[in-house]
Amino acid sequence: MKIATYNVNGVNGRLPVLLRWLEEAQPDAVCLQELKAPDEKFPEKALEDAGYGAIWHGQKSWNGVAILARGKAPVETRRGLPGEDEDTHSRYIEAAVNGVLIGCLYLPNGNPWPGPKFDYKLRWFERLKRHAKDLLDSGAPVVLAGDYNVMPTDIDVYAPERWQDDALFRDEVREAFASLVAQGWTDALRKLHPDERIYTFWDYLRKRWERNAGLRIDHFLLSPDVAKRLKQAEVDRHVRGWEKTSDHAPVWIALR
DNA sequence: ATGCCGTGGAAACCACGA
Repeated sequence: MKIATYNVNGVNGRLPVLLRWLEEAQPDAVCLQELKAPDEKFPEKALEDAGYGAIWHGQKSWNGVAILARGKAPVETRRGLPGEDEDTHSRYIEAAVNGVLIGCLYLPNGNPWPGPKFDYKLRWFERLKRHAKDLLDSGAPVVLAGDYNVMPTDIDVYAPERWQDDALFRDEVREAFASLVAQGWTDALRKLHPDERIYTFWDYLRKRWERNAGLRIDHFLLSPDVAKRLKQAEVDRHVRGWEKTSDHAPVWIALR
């Protein structure tokens, strides 16, 4: 089973790129982030024609998450994280696909630090940790995939010294990620590529793609039984080089 | 400290991203 995550940066503006990649990669399930579209503007028909059932949680202009499943409808189990009723951002959706529970998340960016956006990021992280613990305790096979907006360690950043006070790399945020993983999750890409420089995002600015000045911020966390089935974990880097492409590349895992 | 690029929405500029 192949599961992917892709921050598309605008699902309608990016539709040709998304369809081209789906056709090429043939993932069984896909987590999308940054739809930047309200529910009624989600391209349901185009994805259905491409062979994918979908559930989505949109929002005007910003955020927005979706889960796609090849040849079937994902079975939705949750939308939104518990714990903050006044949170209006569409950043979490969860569904069962082929017997795997998939949580699709778009963690807040958090910049600038310090400030209310950074505080919101930390609160969101705490809510994610509480829910993740419940999922682990349930004993279900779980994959938590998406844009975490965190580079977990120095080798996940092209120039760590320049990112110390950025909301994607502040100690508090790296510690939050580490303590989430410590619940018993496996970081799939790091598990299979312990020492490699792997990036999933390259800013449009300053020729960051051409210089391979990237960040690893899109992650797969696997529950213990799913981790035992892990056979491949890769980044579809070439997609970042396409015309009118997202600033993120698709990331995927293959399970036995 | 800011723009560099790019998206979407509203209104010919702005908020936001990472």
